[in-house]
Amino acid sequence: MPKNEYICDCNIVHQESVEKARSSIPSDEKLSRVASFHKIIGDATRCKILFALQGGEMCVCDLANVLSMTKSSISHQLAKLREFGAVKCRKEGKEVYYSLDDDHVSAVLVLTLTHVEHK
Amino acid sequence: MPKNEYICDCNIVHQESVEKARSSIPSDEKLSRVASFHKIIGDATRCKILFALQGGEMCVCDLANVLSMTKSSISHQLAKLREFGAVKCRKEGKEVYYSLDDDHVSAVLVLTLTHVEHK
DNA sequence: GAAACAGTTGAACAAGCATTCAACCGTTTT
DNA sequence: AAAACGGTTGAATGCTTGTTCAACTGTTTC
Repeated sequence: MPKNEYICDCNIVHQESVEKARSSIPSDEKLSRVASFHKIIGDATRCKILFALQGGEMCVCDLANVLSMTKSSISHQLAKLREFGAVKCRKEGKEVYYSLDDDHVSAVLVLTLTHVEHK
Repeated sequence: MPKNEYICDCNIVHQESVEKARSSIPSDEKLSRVASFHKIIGDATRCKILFALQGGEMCVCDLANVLSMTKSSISHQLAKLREFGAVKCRKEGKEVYYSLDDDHVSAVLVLTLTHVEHK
């Protein structure tokens, strides 16, 4: 019976599949970045913002109107999207214009939409 | 000045971009499904499970060993993945074998991984 | 310069969620 | 039949997180 050097509450049933899985799983750091990528899209409000911005840059007030939400709420989510690198912003007078920064995010978003539509 | 029939705490700045955005944003139902899709992947534990299952079906104990977690914790996450349709399961004696059910999920997962690696 | 407006920020609150714990079910083994 | 094992389940716990609220900054306008 193989020694189990990992913390869990049961024995290994199939040694080979465990070893195979262990070697094929990405490093914790890569895995965490993959999860973060999807986490940032995994919210209806942020999804909506990203779809809205695909038509071009928008200011916070316009986004608030489109989403029927407060400026504050939108601003908080935009900060998260910016921190992640999904959007960038540009100041002009009183307004701040946000636009998409990560092509990959919006590409995956569109891909998922078409998948959802054909089901 | 355009009437603002939506609930928010500010005026519309650019009427055209607001209308454009409104018409291009998917329906709430589609949007919620897109968000849900990413939400289910947007967790390190579930990500790890899905990557592990790409090598083939695995039972709960083996998954618990690979992830160094308890059976219970893994089982809870598997239930969510199953509810979403990402994995399916098969009973054989005492063991329950889980495997990937949604090709699109794992395809997007691999796509995201390669994106994360080339950065 | 004061009022009005666009936007940000931090604290507070509530809702959601991942893990733990203990009890439980079904199957196999002895 | 009882013990052992794989797995599930529900309640409880604590952490995370989205929204609200109020106060604030900076810019424009009157």
